[in-house]
Amino acid sequence: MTIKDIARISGVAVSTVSRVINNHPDVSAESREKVMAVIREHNFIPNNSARDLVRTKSDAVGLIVRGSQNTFFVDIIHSIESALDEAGYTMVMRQIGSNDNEITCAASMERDKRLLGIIFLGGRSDYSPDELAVLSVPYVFCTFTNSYGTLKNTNYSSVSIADEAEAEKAVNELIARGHKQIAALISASDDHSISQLRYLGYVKALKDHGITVDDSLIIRCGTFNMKDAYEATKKKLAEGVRFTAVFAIADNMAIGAMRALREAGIDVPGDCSLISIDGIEVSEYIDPMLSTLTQPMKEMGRKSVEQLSELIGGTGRHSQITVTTSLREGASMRQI
Amino acid sequence: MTIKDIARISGVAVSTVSRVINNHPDVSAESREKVMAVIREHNFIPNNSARDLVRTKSDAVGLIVRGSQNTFFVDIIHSIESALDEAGYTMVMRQIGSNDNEITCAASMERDKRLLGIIFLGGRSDYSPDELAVLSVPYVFCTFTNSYGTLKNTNYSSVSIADEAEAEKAVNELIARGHKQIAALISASDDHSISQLRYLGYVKALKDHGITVDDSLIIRCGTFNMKDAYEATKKKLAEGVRFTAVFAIADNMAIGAMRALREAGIDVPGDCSLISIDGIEVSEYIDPMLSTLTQPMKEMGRKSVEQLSELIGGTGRHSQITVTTSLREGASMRQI
DNA sequence: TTTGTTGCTGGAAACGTTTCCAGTTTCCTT
DNA sequence: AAGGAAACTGGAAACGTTTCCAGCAACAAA
Repeated sequence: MTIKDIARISGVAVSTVSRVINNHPDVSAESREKVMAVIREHNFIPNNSARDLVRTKSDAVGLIVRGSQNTFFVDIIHSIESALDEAGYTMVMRQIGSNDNEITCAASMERDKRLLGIIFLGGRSDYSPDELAVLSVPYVFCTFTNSYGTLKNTNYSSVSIADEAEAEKAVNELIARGHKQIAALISASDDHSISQLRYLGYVKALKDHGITVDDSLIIRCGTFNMKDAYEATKKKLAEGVRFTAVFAIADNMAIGAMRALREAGIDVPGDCSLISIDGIEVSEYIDPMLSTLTQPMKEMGRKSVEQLSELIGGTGRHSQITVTTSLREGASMRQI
Repeated sequence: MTIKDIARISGVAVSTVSRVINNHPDVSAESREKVMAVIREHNFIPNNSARDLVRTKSDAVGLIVRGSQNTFFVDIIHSIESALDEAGYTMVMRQIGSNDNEITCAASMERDKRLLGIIFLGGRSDYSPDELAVLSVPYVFCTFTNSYGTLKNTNYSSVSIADEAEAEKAVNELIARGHKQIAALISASDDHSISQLRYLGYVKALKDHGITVDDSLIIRCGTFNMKDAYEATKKKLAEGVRFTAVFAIADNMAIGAMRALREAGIDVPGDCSLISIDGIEVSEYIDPMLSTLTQPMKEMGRKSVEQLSELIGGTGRHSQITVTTSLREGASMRQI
């Protein structure tokens, strides 16, 4: 069943059928009606490959996810997917491991699948303009903002929180509760990553309150995984380092740290307060309930698609959209 | 840059280039060499739309996920995705809400995206042959097995655990610890679903040990969400119902229940033991660590793809693959 | 020598759309 | 009444592949 069959059956030309399908204005109500009826009757669906071929593009948008095992991304992926679907795009998702390069992956997908655009979810955030130049379709960074060249280059789009400021906000909550020995649980990074920015927020909060930054209080782990955070915290505690509070840059990591603290006989929040950033579902169900700065995940996904859609359409300019968190008070910090 | 350009530059015919690209045997080593060099030099990638068009098929496999917010699926999705990628397929994922019909969704994707096959992840498990007949490409059920007509019809493929037997195994663990008032936390279902099968396993375990099944000990909630499980358990407790153990059909639900128990002042495992099925990462980090029957998620994803791949290739027959869980002892059950 | 086989090659028709262009009708303006 | 714009329509070329078919050379078997 092709467009030709539809044309034959409804007694019009192929081009007219095409116009009906694509909602072109230049077709009489009568023809439109007639064709639509036939289309419905045979529930005809146009062949996408042929459309893509002649339009020299597809309706596919790539979603490149780094570290989707982090449940923080699950909600975002979901909202991106439904937003794309609503806008008539097809989502092609690719998860990449720590050894892969997302730009290379994106570039190959872009050509291979003839992508219209790309959304990067949870990426490296230190892409140089040269690196990005290999991409010829619009892209949007979601959950992070590119900070190559210390933010001077703003020729890209993103949706994220203000990492440094939000981290500062979190640490200020701890300081407000009288904490001075505050550990920071961050993921290893020599680049300008989310981790680095949140670390800077941590440093800023301490400095602003006259607390000296003690490098031994920095707990570094390889990834955002619970396991890594657990092990790094455990190791730090085994070294005899002590603190009265922990700021974790992600809920996932906070949950890992909590287990390490528990196993070391350190009570949360009795002996040690804990705060983090993200607001994943499970953080509301564990004991003690995690105090966290929740990110508006649905909104972030939706806005990423909106932005990408505008870039694809040619309308709209690059912009770095910043969304804000809200503090969800759990019970992992001691009372003021 | 098209196949024609490559042909022109390397001084051969278009068809020869095509044969080189597709590894056809009928091409001399010399020509092959020459063409490959040109392809590499211009790093040419064939246009997928055109290939799909002429071959009247694509390389896309659909993944239809019901309830991906359940983190149990995250690992499976990941393994499905990498397995598909390795096998040269493109994954097109669609998440559906509780009001959508996955078959309808699959059918429209199948035609729209020209899918080669479909993997259903976490579905309804009571599809009738008539319903399934609208699909014209092979499909595999992952994490569940179709139980329409009480398992008589085996004309489909699946990868799952033996729900009833595994549930029985879980409940037996509780019985072995001397529990008699055992609640079951299941999701609402009037169909032959995972929930129903696991419920039957629960019933069987009780009956086999001479324990009467008390319907008031069944906690029903709408979905597999933590929130629903939390609220359903809370409600049950508020009604004054008491029990010394809970069997939850999913980790997610167990975590929700744990919070309800905690808030009611019921200690786990002191006053109430808890066991569930799944083995999601976070269940290992909460306090008390959840005792659970872990499903081999990586394996399940990989096997689903393997199976689908064989069905697509025309080799291999339908089969219902059953994988087994292993007990991960946490601390949510009292000691023997 | 003929005949057949094998190995390779090029030409060209398809695949199912979109879109440009030219044409026809209708209807409005002068 | 003539002219032209506007509304609609059909024909056909194009998109970039794959694949069928025919052809050619070389070489073996009769």
